[in-house]
Amino acid sequence: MSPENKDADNTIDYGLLDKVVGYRLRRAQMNFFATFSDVFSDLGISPGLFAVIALVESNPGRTQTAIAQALGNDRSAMVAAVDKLENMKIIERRPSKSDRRSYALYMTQTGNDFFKTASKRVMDHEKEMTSRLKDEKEVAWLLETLRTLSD
Amino acid sequence: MSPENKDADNTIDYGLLDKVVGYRLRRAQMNFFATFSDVFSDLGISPGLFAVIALVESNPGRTQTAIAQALGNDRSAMVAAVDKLENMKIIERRPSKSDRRSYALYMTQTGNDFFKTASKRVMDHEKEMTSRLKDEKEVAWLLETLRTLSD
DNA sequence: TATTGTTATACTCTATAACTATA
DNA sequence: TATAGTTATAGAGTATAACAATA
Repeated sequence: MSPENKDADNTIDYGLLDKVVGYRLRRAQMNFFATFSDVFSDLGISPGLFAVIALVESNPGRTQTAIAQALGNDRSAMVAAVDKLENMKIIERRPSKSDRRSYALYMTQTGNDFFKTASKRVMDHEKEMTSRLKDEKEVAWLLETLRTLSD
Repeated sequence: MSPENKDADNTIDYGLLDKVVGYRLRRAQMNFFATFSDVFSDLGISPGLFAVIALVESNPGRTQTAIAQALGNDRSAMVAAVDKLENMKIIERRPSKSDRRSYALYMTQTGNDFFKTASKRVMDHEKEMTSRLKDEKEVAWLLETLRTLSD
């Protein structure tokens, strides 16, 4: 195709955008979250809620604020999240023994079962998405690179 | 530290989450967008608006719907975006010659100047963020990997 | 019948400020 | 004074449905 016809065809030149890590990060994340939401629609949780569950599972007894900070969220956003997960019997608030202002968050037995099911689903989803990459070493490299860019 | 004290300290174990590409993508993107927004606060545009400008610059004459589709957005969301960029005299709507239902989008001269300034700012931001990586080859590899994960 | 731009609408996510009870 | 949880609220961002004009 001649350059003169460039404006008239229906292909798009992403130009600068294609070289911008910030933009490519966004597109990759959009794709992950869209398919993630499909995979999880029957379980009734979003990617954000799964993150809360995963952190409580690995860190039982932490306060809402501690979990929020670890996820980079505001503590006010945790209220509705914990309310929902408590209604689903996945996690529970227990009064902190050392500080009567705060609650400690724990998994329920139902929550442990749910987490087992959900994390298997997450890892299957991960495997499917990263199957386009060369090998496990490349996935590990990507994870390390993304961690480096997150600080 | 002994494992028994794990619950009591203030470090967080990210557990499974640290191995999940979807989560690490989100954290990296949050970091990029937060600093991007700082860098761009004086120019009055968001990352999303910059993407629209960049695409119009590389593809003058496209319709709103074509730009929206290329960005993965709904066309209804383009109305406010184009309204704003037109008010800022950055891009302009011109009646399409071949289809009276649609507008073709073009850069203004002001828009070209703006884009030059803005894209320099974006690339500086990119350079600062990716300076933590080993070299340019690693950045290129990351971009290619992210593209692979976006389809 | 289908598509473009548009409007209205709603829903999620996120952030801010203020309140209370504790520390 | 400062902090934890909460509430109310407001602002993005995003998606859906419907409409008029046009294809």
